[in-house]
Amino acid sequence: MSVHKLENAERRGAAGMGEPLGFRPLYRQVKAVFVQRLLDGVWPPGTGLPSEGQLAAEIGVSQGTVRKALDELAAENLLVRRQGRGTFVAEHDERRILFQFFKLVPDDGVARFPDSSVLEVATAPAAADEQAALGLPPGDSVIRVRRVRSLDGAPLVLETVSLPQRIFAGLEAGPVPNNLYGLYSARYGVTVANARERLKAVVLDAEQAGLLAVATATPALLIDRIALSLDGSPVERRLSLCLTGEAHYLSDLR
Amino acid sequence: MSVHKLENAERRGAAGMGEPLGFRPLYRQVKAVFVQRLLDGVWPPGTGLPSEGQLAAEIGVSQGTVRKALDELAAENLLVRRQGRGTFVAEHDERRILFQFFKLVPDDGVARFPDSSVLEVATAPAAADEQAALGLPPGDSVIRVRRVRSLDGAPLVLETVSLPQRIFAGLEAGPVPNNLYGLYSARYGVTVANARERLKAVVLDAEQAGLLAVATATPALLIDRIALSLDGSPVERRLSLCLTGEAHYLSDLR
DNA sequence: AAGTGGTCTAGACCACATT
DNA sequence: ATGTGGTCTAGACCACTTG
Repeated sequence: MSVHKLENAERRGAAGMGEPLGFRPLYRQVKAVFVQRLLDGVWPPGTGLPSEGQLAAEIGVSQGTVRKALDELAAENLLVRRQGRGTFVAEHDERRILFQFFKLVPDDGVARFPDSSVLEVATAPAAADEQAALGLPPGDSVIRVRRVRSLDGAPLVLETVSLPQRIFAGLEAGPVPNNLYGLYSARYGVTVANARERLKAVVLDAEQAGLLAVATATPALLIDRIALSLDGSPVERRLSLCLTGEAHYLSDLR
Repeated sequence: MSVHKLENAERRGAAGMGEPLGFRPLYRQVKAVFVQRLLDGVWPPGTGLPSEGQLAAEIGVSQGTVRKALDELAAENLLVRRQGRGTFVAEHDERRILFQFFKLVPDDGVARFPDSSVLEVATAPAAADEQAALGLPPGDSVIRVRRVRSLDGAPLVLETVSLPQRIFAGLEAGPVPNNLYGLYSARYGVTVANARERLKAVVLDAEQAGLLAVATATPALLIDRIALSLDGSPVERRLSLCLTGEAHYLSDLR
């Protein structure tokens, strides 16, 4: 059962052969074991993990090695560690989304979770750009959600979400909650781990401007987001048109 | 000389008094010592640091504690660690800037360092927004550099850099290199450690459009960057108007 | 061969939260 | 008082680079 034995074998083999890049440290293999448990739903969001000592004994490595694996997962926002309490699986609550995924901030205030008003939910064959973004085979369908998100009643973002129907079958039937990532997690067991955003400046056409209650040709920030699952596969494509008259996109370069 | 003694004293004092948040781990104090050496120019960019063992012996802590301090500094891109070679002070070469500070990438390619054509260098009293951004006292002056940056001969960014004259005195006299952060470091001993960018979508006025060789009212990405020094104080304000017709701003959400 | 950072272990003790 | 994560130490060994 212990990963330890596998590891030592792996290491000895690599050392004997001298393959230049065939080395994976023990704590990364332990980390992979933990990621697999997250993927398999063994530790669903909100769960408290066993203590470091228990995990170390179970797997057959030292507590320090378990610690290093858990530390990396916490750095990736997949786990939350709290001194004195324990280690927990991160949830997609509003706090986390605001911190990790929502970069649009009012100029004068602090980030808040916007309201959502759904315009349309539909299923259709994936367009070329959706196929490419989501890595779909030709012919696959997507579920599209179009909605306007507002802050204090003022429209701020016009959003089009594209989802692989293969993964999210049935989503188009029910109501669409404000917090989509929470739904992916709770109903489909899909954890959004990180995302890549591409930003451009555009001007709104008549229809878009109408939905956002501004003049045609108003400039807007176009965000093309691809959200990636725990295993690195794309699970959502989201196009957002954001009004930046009284808000901005915040990017911290470290 | 050893920090160790100071530390233990600090720890005992805190334990005795029971101040709730008065605890600073040893490795953070060691880290602060290293940051101070970077600030003081004891270890200029490119320098190779003494080995972990030497540093541990000098300061009077264990090698593991030194290691944890160095690891944090490497994670902040202030140091570069290379197995078998040593630990080095990070330099502001084009590779680092491209990786850490330059987020505008061509839609079809990979990020490249753009050419630069200076329009104007001038000194003037700081405007209200510059005062606020740079934390300047009223009456202080700034040096302004205005330039167009191009990729393959095509204008891409119209940039206005504002610098505290107090820090960068004399900069307006000499030539302005393409890589400004390298100049700050080499000539003024100022290390840009990180930055905060605020993005908005705007449309270009006639003058801006002319300088970028596009039509008036073309949409552009406005980036308002404040660059922070090692000690967290603002040292540069940079406004960039970016054409996003064939390029985009890349933001990775992790 | 020697020197560097990287990994792994084992054990002691500290800070924090809960019971 | 107990259990958790967080820090610190000491030592062994591994992987990588350079002479």
